[in-house]
Amino acid sequence: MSDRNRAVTIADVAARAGVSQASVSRVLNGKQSVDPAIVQAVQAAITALGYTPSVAARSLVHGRNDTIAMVVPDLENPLFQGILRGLSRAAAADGYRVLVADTAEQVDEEEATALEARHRCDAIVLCAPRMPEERLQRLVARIAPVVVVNRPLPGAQVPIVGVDYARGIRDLVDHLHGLGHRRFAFLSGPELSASNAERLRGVADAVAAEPGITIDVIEGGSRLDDGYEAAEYVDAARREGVTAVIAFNDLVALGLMTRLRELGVEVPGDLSIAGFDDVPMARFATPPLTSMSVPRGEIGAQVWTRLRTLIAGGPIEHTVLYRPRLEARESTSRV
Amino acid sequence: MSDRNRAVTIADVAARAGVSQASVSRVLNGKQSVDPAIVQAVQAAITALGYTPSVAARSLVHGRNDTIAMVVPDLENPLFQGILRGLSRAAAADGYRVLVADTAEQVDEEEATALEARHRCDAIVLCAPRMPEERLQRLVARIAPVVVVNRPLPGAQVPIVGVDYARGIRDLVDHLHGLGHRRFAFLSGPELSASNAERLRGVADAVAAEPGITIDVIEGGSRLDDGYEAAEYVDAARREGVTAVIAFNDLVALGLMTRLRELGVEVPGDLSIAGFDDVPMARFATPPLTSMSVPRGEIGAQVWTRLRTLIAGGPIEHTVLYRPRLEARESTSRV
DNA sequence: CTGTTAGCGCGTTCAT
DNA sequence: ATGAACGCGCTAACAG
Repeated sequence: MSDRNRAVTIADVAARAGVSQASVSRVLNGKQSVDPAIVQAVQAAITALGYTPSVAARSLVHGRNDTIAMVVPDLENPLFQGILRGLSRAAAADGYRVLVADTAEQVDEEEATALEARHRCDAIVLCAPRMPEERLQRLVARIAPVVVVNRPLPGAQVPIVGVDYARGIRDLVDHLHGLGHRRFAFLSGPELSASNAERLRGVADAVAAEPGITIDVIEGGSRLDDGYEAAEYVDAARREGVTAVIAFNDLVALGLMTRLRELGVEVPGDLSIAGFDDVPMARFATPPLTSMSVPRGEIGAQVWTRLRTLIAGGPIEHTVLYRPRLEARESTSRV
Repeated sequence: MSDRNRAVTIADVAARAGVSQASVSRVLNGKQSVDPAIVQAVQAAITALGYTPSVAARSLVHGRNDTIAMVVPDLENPLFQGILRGLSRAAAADGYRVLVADTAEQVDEEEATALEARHRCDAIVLCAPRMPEERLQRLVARIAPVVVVNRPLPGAQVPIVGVDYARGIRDLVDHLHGLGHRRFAFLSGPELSASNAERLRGVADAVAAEPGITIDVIEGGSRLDDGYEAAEYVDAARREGVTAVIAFNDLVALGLMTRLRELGVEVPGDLSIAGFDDVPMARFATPPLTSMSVPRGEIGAQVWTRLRTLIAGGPIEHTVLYRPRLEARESTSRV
């Protein structure tokens, strides 16, 4: 790091300004008060020499980096992308940088990756939707300060920022119920994913709360292809009376709609479809896709707020879950 | 960084193993030859104490970080996301981490951001599609080792990895020409974007090479909305005889198709439409969108290869441009 | 208010 | 083959 050619150090500045390194350091950090004349001389020397403090040396002395790491299973996921973006910008505003640690879906390497990242950075943002609770529990204890994203962790000593998927699903079901739907299908996501489990909880809650409804669960996935490939099963369910489908997310819903169109199933005429996440494309689908909007960027910013508190030695703040907002569009209609 | 509680240092290991710090260091780095007995003792002490070398101290001594930074104008862009992903994985395989520096579209801050990033990292991957050539030229010289992504820089002393947009556009025009189209419209991207300029060059080349064709340029943008909003202009062009539209990228094309459908314009019946980038959604559009595929992940990996060479003191390798591959789908048809 | 001194944790001579 | 000592660049504690 630093410059190619021999770096100019604080000693050079001190020499040129005719003062001690300590004085230079003081001017640099604005600690204590320094004689205006010295400040002048030092600043002159600094600009003359083009001096920049060594990050490494500072890190060694302070035991911190002003860098945090975001550990993520797949950078391709729009949710994580949005969070990373919001996090990166919020942290930057406080002078912190963000390192990305993509574990490439290797659940077994998440711990090692997180530990390694923690060793290089001051704190961790952990996205590990598939890690078993116990392992996560232990890991979190080892890498604190840390904020966990988008998954519950009962009794954990760690701030959690996420989305209230259960609530979102319930709100969505309510919406569809209001449109007259009674028989639903839920196209589920990755089996071990925590957010999928939360959605399923929402499904169960909805069924319990609204006696007149049924919700079939059909295996789906998280990507466009998964929705596309599930279409036949969905169509079969439709023939058996299902009138509305809730997909794990928008990508799945969009893939599903594509295949249904090929199969000649009209949306929403023959079947209402809703997604989750409200990705930009949802508005532009044909028909525009009803979805539950999730504030990705804001989640990232909120994660930073929590982490900053922790870094500053503050308390573990309460879990915060964002309630998804219904974006009712034309893919769902009165039955 | 490092652990919350007082870190265990190399001195602790040395003490417990009953040897000198130097020996521990040797064992750690596998330099020179060490007495097998000592190796044993040291390794035992290391695992017993759970010792991990301090990244900061190493950085200070070596003058490097094993970290590179990717400076990017907007993390929302699918192209940069894909490159980041490929880069991150390739670099990780060599023990390097990637820091993201999102400049949030602030062209004026790109230089400062890049310099700051370079100060913290061993090298830079620079995505600055809108920075004027001269400024980029100077910047590149100051932050080397650096690889520039996705834009030309004539005579620059820097490796460049990118996409041959001009060639891609030409191939696309050829394809459409083969389908019988003669009058085209190009929905252009961000005015100052280098890749847009390259595409325009492709447009000009195509017109020069194929005497019988015309290509109108219509102002567009880079996002779904931009395509949506340009639809009226596109439709007007259609009424004047344009039969095929090439959009700056797939997002624009998809937004355009959505609005055209609302306007009652049939694709490809009334108008053929093609995009660029081949985002996942392209295949799932209605009709499936013809596009030019770009190997995002591979570009990221290639960037790392170039950068690794540079870091190792190697030469500035030649520019490499990927030729987009035509993915002909149903949104374009014989006229 | 300022300079001197002593580490931060590690790699690396230089003797032994 | 091994250990002692120094230095990487900087900040914090202590005198003056």
